[in-house]
Order: sequence, then C-alpha cells, then structure tokens
Amino acid sequence: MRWSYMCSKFLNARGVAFNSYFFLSILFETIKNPTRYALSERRCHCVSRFEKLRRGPKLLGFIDNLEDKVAAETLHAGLVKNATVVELNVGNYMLSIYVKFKHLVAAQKMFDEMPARDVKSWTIMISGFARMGSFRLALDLFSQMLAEGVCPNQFTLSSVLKCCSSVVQTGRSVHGWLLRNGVVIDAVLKNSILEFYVTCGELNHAERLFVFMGDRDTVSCNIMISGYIQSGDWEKSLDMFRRLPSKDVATWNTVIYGLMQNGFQRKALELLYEMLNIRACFSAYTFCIALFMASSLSNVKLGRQMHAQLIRVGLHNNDFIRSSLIDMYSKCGKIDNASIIFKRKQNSDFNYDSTMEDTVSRSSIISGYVRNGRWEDALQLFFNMISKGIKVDKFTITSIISACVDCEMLNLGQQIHALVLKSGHKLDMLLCSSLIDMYSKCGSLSDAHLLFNQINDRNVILFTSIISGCALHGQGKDAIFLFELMRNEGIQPNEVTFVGLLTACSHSGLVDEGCRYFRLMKEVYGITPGVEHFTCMVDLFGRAGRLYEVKQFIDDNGVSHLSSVWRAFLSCCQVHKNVEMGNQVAEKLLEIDPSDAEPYVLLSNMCASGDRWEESARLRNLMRRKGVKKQPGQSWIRLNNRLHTNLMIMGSNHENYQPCMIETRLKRCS
DNA sequence: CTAGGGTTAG
Repeated sequence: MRWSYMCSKFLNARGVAFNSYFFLSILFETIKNPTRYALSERRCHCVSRFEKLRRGPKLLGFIDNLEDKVAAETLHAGLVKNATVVELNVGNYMLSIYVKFKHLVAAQKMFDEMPARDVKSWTIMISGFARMGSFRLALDLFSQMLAEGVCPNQFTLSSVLKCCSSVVQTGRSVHGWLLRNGVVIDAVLKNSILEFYVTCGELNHAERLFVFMGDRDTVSCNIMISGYIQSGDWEKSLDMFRRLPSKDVATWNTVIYGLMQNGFQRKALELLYEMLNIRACFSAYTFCIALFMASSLSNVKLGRQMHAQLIRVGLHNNDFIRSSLIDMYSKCGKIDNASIIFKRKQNSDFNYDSTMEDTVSRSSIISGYVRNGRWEDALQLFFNMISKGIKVDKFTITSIISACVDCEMLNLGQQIHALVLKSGHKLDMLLCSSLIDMYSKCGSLSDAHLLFNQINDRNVILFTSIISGCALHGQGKDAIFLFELMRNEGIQPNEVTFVGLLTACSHSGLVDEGCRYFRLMKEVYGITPGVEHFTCMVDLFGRAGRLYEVKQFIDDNGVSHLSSVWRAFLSCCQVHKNVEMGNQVAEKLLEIDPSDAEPYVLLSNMCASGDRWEESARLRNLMRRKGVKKQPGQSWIRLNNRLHTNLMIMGSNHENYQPCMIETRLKRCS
C-alpha cells in the first residue's frame, strides 16, 4: 500500500488521474517484458521504482493489499506468461489473494503447480478452506501435508481446529500433538483450542481450560459467553457478561446476537437499548445485528433508527451494512426503500473501484422483490445478470426458483435447473428443496421425484418438500411411504412435515392413517399441534363426510376459537351439501368475526346449489346491508408468454367477467 | 469472539 501511495503521490503531483488498472498495467508489462520497455517518462519512473521494490517486502505487501480479484488474476497471468519461476514468497502472496477473494479453484490450481511449497503455502490453503466452511477438504489437505513431512505451525493448527467440531477425535489429537511437541501456544491458538471444545459441545472441558488459562483476553471471554448461550444457558452467559469488568463492542455483539439467535428477542432488544443508553460505541457488526433484529421482528421503527445512525456515522455505504439495510426494508415490507438503497449504489458506479460486484446486495434485493411479489423486477435483474454474463450464485438462483413457483413458470424453472447443472453448482439441500417444490407446484411431480431420488444425504426440508408435493397431487400413499422412509433414515420430522403429511391423508381419504399420525406427532415427537394441524384434521374428517366427528374433534381439542377450523368445516358442509350443519357453522364463524365475508358467500353458494334461491338472495342482501365485502377471486392464464389475470366478480357467471391487466413480460422464457 | 443474501406450510 505504501508503494501505491508513493505512486499516487507521484502521479497526482503531475495531475495524472490513475486507478489500479493503470497501476496494474505497469506491473503487468514489467513482468511480461522485464528488459525492453517502451514507456513514457512517467511510466519509467514508476517502473524503476517497481524494479527496486520488486523483491522487497513492499511489493509483496502491495500484492497482499490488492482489493480486486480481477487485478489479482491479471497479475497472476502476467507471472505465468513470463514463465519466470514464481518465487515462493510471491506465490504464497498470490495464493492468499485468491483465498481472500474466495477463488479457491484458482488457488488450488496455483497450489498444485507451485514448484515448491512451504508451511505457509499449506496453511494459506487450509485456512482458506476452513473459512469457507469446507472442513472436509481442509482436513484432507492437512493430512496430505503431514504425509509429505511438512511440520505444521501454530497458524496451521489454529485453522485445523476450526474444522474439528464434528470430528472431535481429530481435534483432540491435534491438541495432544501440539502439547507434546512444544509448539508455542500464543493467544490466538489458545483461543482456537477453547473454541474447539465449545463448538464440539464439550463445555465442561472448555470451562476447565478457561479457568486455568493464564492470560485470558476478551476473546476468550466472548467464546465462553457465546458457548453458554448456544448450549441454552443464557442465564449463565448473561451472568458472566455482567461480571466482566470492562466490556468491549465484540462482547456486547456476542451476547446480543446470541440471545437473538436463541429465541430471546426481548432480552436482546433490552440489551441493545442499554447499549444505546450508556452510549457504548457501535461497530459495523452491532449495526448488522440490530438490523437483523429489526427485520426478524418486523420492527421498521428500529430499522429506521439504525439507518439514521448509520448515515450519521457514515457507515451506510459499507457493503455489509447496505445488504443488511436492503434485507431489513424488504422483510419489513418496505420494498421501495430497499430498492432505492440498491439503486443508489448502482448509479454511483462510475469509477473503477465500485465496479466490484456486491453480489450479496443484489441477491438481497432479488429475494426482496420475490418476497414482496415484485416478480417482474426480480426477473429483470436476473435476466440482466445473465445477459451481462455475470455469474449467478446459488442464493439468487434459489430466490428466482421461488419466483417461478409463484408465477407457475415451469419453463423458466426447468431452464434454471439446467443452468444449475451447467454451471457446476453443487446441488445443495436448499437449492434442491426449492427445485422439488417448483416441480411439484408447477405440475410435474415425476420430475420432483426424479430429483429427490438423486440426492443421497437428505434433510427434513427436502423430505417435507416432496411429501407436500405428494399431498398437493393427492398421492397420500406415496406421502406416507416417504414419511416412513424419512423416519427410517433417522430424520426427525418437524411441524411443517406433519402439515404436509396430514394434508396428504385428507386429500386421499386416509382418515385412520391421518388420525394415527396426528397422535404420533403429539406423543412421539412432542410437537404441539398448531392451527394448520387442526385445520388439516377437520378437513380430514370433513372431506370424508364424517361431519359429526368434526364437531367432536373441535370440542375434544378445545379449538372452537379458531376461525380457520370453522372455515374448513364450512367448506366441507358445502361439499357434502349439509345446509343445516352449514348454517350452524356459519353462525359460529360470524360470532368470531362478524366482518368476515366468507361464511356468507359459502353459505349462499350452498343454498344456491341446493336450489334454495330465496335464502341465497337473503344472505347476499344481508351482506350488502352490513357492508361486508368479499375480495374478488383472481385467476390468471399465460398466453404467448404473457400473463393475463382475470378478476372474478362475486357470485357472477361469465357475463360480468372482467379481464384485468397485469403483464409480466417473460423475456427470454421461450 | 460478533455481522449480510436462499428451502418446506389449507
């Protein structure tokens, strides 16, 4: 950085505007053509300085401080083309740049081609994989390193320990090894050991280590605090927090975020306000946590306060913060605000440095658009990326798949599936669940099954997606089969899984099975049934025509205060044309919510279909008198890649059918 | 040590 500073001073003094590209082109040319320059005087000056610094630590420092992946790649290409033997130090710096930009493929390639490797090279790679969460790969590399007889140092071991939370044995032996071999245990390594025992759940061991630790710093305390919260012992962690003589920002952040993540939102909020009251200094982390709190609590007021503060302290243009702001506004339903924040950055993109892609902000806004039903905006941004050749990451893809589901665009969904396969993205669990959901909701259950069968290690959500898909298609037996398969694989179903399963039973008339699973859910899995489950059960009995059992069920379970339960009941009365019971149920519903239009409509339709026209008309009149309005139904159809929607006017037949225009241009979706 | 984007629900 000092070199670039010198250079910039030199150029500025001559009024030359320059940026990193200019700077790099010099480096590039120098490497390519070390002896023959045809450079202007200015450049010569630069280059001569560069030559002097070439092998010195300053150049290496400069490379290390490169803030751009493209720049790093250019430089690397230069080194390769020149076919000079890459010095070990330079090579290591290149490696660290690739790792810094998470360009692990390039790093791996470079690493493989290096003529010589030292501990540092290995460590850079291992810590890179560890930071990216590729623990398996990092550990493989570590064992390879040992096999080649390279002795690890404290940096290596510190990274290796990060990967050992699920392979406790390895972590333990690393700990033992470094004790036996007299490796210098500095503060960082000490904390890595502590963290290892915390994350693999050996809190007692960690506690002992902590007590006997000679020089505990705030980091050690933070690790313990976060360990206590993660194990559910928030009282102990708060106690420790309170007893700390001095608290730095990271400690506040740790405890607030921990409380937030473990369901103690109120406590977290109290502490945040306490921080404000004692005028503790906020860091960028604190703001991110606060924004995250605002979005999870849908508390725009808090979010706005934070936004104002951020502008005051000038942090609002930080990429991390911006994406948090975008996310906060879109999760609070203020998609326009989110959009403004996103676009403001786009518009200020005129100089080189800001062309660095802020992929997170973009995927945040895309998911925000999808969440808020602005599919057209989401798709436009997405298509824009495709046509510009920008790599689409899995977050964006998953959001777009959701959009496909909402718009039932099977075609586009298929294309995206192809895109995923082509781009070599690993089909991760989240992506797969959304694809399965997409296929089943867009009508192609067989494709959903096909995809499901390709995945080896499955989780609850994956199973839930496919079970819900079966439910949607009335394949009750398949849903049950998959559910049992899931249990056999040792996966715990959750409340959503049971919604899917019970729905499947009710849609296929499997009353006894449904009852059995309802009991299983409560008794074996300890899941307290929610509104959805009760509604499913009512539907289960009701569809089968067992209307008296519905009543019994409602009374037995004490759910007569839930309007959705009665509503399901009422629609069953309609299906089975039981006007008497329908009347009673509708009355119940109106007791709960007199402004609800649905009971009137259902009841009047029921009367109409039973040729009881006067009664039907009376109900409609009653509605008008009470000023109860029904939301018109809406349907849509796609013709020539255009989405047309139709509003159905209540009680109408096709005469007052009003075509209404929402147009979604599905560019490129052939 | 602490921060951002994605999945399942009549």
